[in-house]
Amino acid sequence: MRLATWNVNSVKARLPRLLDWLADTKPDVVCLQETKCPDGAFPVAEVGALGYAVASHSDGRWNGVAILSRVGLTDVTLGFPGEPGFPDPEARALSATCAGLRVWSVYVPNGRTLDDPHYGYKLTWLGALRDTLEVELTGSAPLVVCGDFNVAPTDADVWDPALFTGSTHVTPAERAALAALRDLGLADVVPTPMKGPHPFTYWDYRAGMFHQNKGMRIDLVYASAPFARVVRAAYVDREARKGKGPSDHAPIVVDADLVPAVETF
DNA sequence: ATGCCTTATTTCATAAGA
Repeated sequence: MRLATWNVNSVKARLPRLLDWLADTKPDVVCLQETKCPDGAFPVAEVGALGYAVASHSDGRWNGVAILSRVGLTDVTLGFPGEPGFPDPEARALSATCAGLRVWSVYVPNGRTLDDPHYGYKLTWLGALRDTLEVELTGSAPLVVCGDFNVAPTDADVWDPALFTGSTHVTPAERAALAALRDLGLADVVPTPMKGPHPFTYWDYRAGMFHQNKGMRIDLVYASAPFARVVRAAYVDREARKGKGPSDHAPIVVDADLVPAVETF
């Protein structure tokens, strides 16, 4: 199975690139974040023409998550029980079963600044996600949580740790929230960078950050043991960050020796 | 060269991103 996750920063604005990328990369399952796509406007027919079924969860202007699959897409759940809101729940989590794998696509709140209520929301949201995953992980099915976590797990995951002092994405509390997910038995599937020493997945659009490789690793793949043990390789597709009209995030592609339990189509 | 911000909408300005 080839699994991928990508914060596309608007599925509408990215559609031509997304379709080309799907045709070239041929993932079986794709988790998307920041689809920014109002209900009913998701390009279902366009990705369907490439063989993908779609589950999407949107709230209009911002946020939005989706899962594309060409190996089955069942038991779709929007959000999760007890999901915090700001003030109302947003479209930040979506789960489905694809070829026997329980797949989560998540877009963790940004947090904005340490003194902003959004930061507390971010921590509460991650805690609530942990509680829901704890319940799901009592099952025996392999599980993977993919998405834009908006947290750099270590100082090596930001291009200049000193510049992030006093900022979100790197605080002990945010990193502890990630550790609490790993403590459930989820393994961080660290992708190969393809270029340079750091597997960054995000580079700001401004000031030529990508071209100087001043990035962050904030998109993550957290795999339960039954999935982690069959992962063969993972890489950051930084080619997708190049050229005209890219997302500010690059996809992560994971290849695993997971035999689909259902027919492919 | 990969090349110096982009997206959405209550659009010609603002909010959000991280």
